[in-house]
Amino acid sequence: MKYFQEKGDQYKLELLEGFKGQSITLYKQGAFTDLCRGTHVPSTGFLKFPKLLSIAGAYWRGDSNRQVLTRIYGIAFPKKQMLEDFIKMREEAEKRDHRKLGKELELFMISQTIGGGLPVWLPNGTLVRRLLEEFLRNELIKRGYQEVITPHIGNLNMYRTSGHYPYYADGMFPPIKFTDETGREEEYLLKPMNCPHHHQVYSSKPHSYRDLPIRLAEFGSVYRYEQSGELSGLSRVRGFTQDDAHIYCTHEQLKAELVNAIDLTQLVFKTFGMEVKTRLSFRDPANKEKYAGDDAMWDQAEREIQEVAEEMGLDYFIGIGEAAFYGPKFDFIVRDAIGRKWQLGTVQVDYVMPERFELEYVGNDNAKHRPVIIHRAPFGSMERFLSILIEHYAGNFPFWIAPVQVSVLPITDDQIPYAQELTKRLTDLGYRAKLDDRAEKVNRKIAESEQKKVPFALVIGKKEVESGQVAVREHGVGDKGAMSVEAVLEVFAGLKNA
RNA sequence: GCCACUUUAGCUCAGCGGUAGAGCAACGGUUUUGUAAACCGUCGGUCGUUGGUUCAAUUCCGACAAGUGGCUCCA
Repeated sequence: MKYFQEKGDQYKLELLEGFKGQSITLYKQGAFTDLCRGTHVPSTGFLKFPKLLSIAGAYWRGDSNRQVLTRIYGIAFPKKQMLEDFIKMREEAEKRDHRKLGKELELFMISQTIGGGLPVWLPNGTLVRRLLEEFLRNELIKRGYQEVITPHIGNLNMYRTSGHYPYYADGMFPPIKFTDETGREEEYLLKPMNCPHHHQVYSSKPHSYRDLPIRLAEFGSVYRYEQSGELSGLSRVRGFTQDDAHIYCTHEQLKAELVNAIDLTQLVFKTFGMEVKTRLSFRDPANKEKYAGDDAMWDQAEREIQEVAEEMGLDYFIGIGEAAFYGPKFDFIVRDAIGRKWQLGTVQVDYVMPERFELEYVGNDNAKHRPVIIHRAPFGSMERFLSILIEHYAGNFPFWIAPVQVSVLPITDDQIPYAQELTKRLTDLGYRAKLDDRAEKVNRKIAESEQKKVPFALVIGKKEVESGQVAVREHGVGDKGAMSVEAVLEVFAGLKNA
């Protein structure tokens, strides 16, 4: 301790205060001696090929009320080739950045005139989104969900009842206050989540145990005031749409419903081939004031979640302090192109809101009972899901969700009528085909089709018109030669659904 | 919100104490073309905003805004 006093290192001294009575380790490198739990490399000589990556401010001991230290990030490899590979990998990752590809492929935009963190879905992005919604909606129908639509604002008192307002006022846009024509003051909140609205749907009529489970789904747009420094492309925004649903069930049904909800989430990740980590998000018992509900409720809910995880054979880890204030949850976490982790899907158990909103059902004992609520969103947010999807595919969307699926490219004006006829035929069959009838060289048309990452280009020249064929070029593969139109349609039919 | 950096044409980017330049795109022509970008011409910018220093600021300094990388937060 004396050593660090002489050095005037207040930070290490503070750490030492906390370590009183414990053994500590010091590492030495030349004239530099560091207090660290370890492990350090024995000597900087082991760092053969270093590169400094970035510099950033970081709060001392992770506390935003304390001073900011400058943190320098760097990496070192034992071999030069490994460093070069690493740099190359990073460059490749940057090419996948959804903000870059989102612009190039005209999927979305963010306009400062509209507002930061408020993404606009351009026609191409909207197409992808609608296809994702359609995919999920089909599953919801199979799984007994009912869709609802609720307003974008709600009375502030509803959020006082739910407890969201006291907990998250900082993370919401400030209330809309006004006095109506009778002189009564009202306060509304731009909705930061859909839950309380759905609870109102549930309690709009009495329920029998025979009705349960009731599964209410909505692609619900919500607005949250994220800190300005947190905004990032489509990953972290102030306005987004959750593929939300709330399942109201009896306690006996809880586990089966959790399994169903997790199964749906896994279907989503499997469909898109995404690698996902499952986190069981539990409360931090040392911080009980951050959570609603009593110990017995939390212990039970966490136990149930873990049992389901075990029974389903999920490969999971536990995140202490990651729970919602009303209950523990399963969170499904994926990485973006540069390795940052984002939560996409979530499945949450909630015993608190049924109490707060006095939700009821009549059991077979003719007595009133509280249902349990499962909150779940397999995509999480459509915006964030798209950001991951773009980076996952590097913009090369599979056929079924590609905004444009087929480019039809006549070589000269003579082939335009044939090309128009083919385009119409494809469009009539429900394919998203685009005719490029400009007076450009076919090389140019192909280049642009490839840059837009259109899965197929159908080149039509004199030969194809004469033989009633098309020359097929597959994105990322190349020229596949001439095929009959029928054969092409067969290929497309095979790719139509997922 | 905090720390650092960045902000020049629709896009990607040069440049600089003496009021700006390229490629692509757009537009007008010419070209009718066989698997990744034909040719010629035209248009296009109060150099993020706002103060200051200076004879003179897009350039230097400050503030603000937005973006980027982190931190904190994330129902």
